[in-house]
Amino acid sequence: MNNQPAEQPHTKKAPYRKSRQRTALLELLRSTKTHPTASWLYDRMKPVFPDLSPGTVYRNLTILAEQNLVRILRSGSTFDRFDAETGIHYHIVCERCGKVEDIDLPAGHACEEEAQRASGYEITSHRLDYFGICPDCQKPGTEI
Amino acid sequence: MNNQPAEQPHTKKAPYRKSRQRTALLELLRSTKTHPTASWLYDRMKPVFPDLSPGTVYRNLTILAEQNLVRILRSGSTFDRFDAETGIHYHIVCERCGKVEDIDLPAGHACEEEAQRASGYEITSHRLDYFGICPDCQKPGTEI
DNA sequence: CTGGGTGCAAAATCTTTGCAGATCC
DNA sequence: GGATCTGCAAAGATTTTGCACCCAG
Repeated sequence: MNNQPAEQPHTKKAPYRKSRQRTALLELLRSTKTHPTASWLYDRMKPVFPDLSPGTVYRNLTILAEQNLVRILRSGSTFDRFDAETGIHYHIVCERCGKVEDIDLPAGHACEEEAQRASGYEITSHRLDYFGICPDCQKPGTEI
Repeated sequence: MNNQPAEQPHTKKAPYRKSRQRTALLELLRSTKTHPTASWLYDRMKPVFPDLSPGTVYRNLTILAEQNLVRILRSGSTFDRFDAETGIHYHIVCERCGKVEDIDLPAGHACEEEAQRASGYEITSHRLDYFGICPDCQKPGTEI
């Protein structure tokens, strides 16, 4: 009668299996610093897995996020971007071309304490995004 | 032969007219601090404007955003939230119930200079979101 | 074997758009 | 009047899900 450890209070789900698709997806995501969209990932994987479906990409991105191997970004677009760098770091978004880059600024969890005091929340993370025009888009002749 | 001032270089579009719907929308948004979703706004306006359509809500939110009277937030959900407080301030998102609140922390544009130096971007704004569990959701018995 | 993973296709969500008519200036 | 705004409805874009088969452990 349910002698198993049932479920660790905080570990909702664990028995992830391995799959070539998910492995490839994570590798692909780790190989780039461009914070790709789901469809970019899909397009790049499709030649390798001709039968790949978008559903699989999304399901695996969700799983990787649950495993904290991937972070989901929503930086102003109507669609998601994904990041395999899960350490704390900040982003800068170009408002003209939509590019999302890492920004080289000191980042840490220190500020979360103050936020915790100010809000009463039990804070788990934070994120900081800058918005502006990237050097490429600043060049004349690049207007929309 | 096009003698008019044509278009001010940076003013894409101007001749906004007035409409009862848009006025009501902005008032509604200003009357709350909950950073509502489009559908929440729609539901609240529907009784007053029985023929209201979602398209009108979205079109007006877009226009208000162009006028800088409203800010569009995308804080972790797949859908947008809207904020009529356009001055700089930061948010805190409850990861359990999805609520988005303002957080009372010093905020300013000072840090943008450093980001500008670090990135080469021409920075226009930034945003800082904290994520955690709100006091309500911390209460026992509130688990999902 | 068994349950997670995949492909396929349909559905669900949220948002945008074309069009004809009402409205503001 | 003429352009903007609205309602309606259809289309878009992105993401999720049900189902049957496949594959890892």
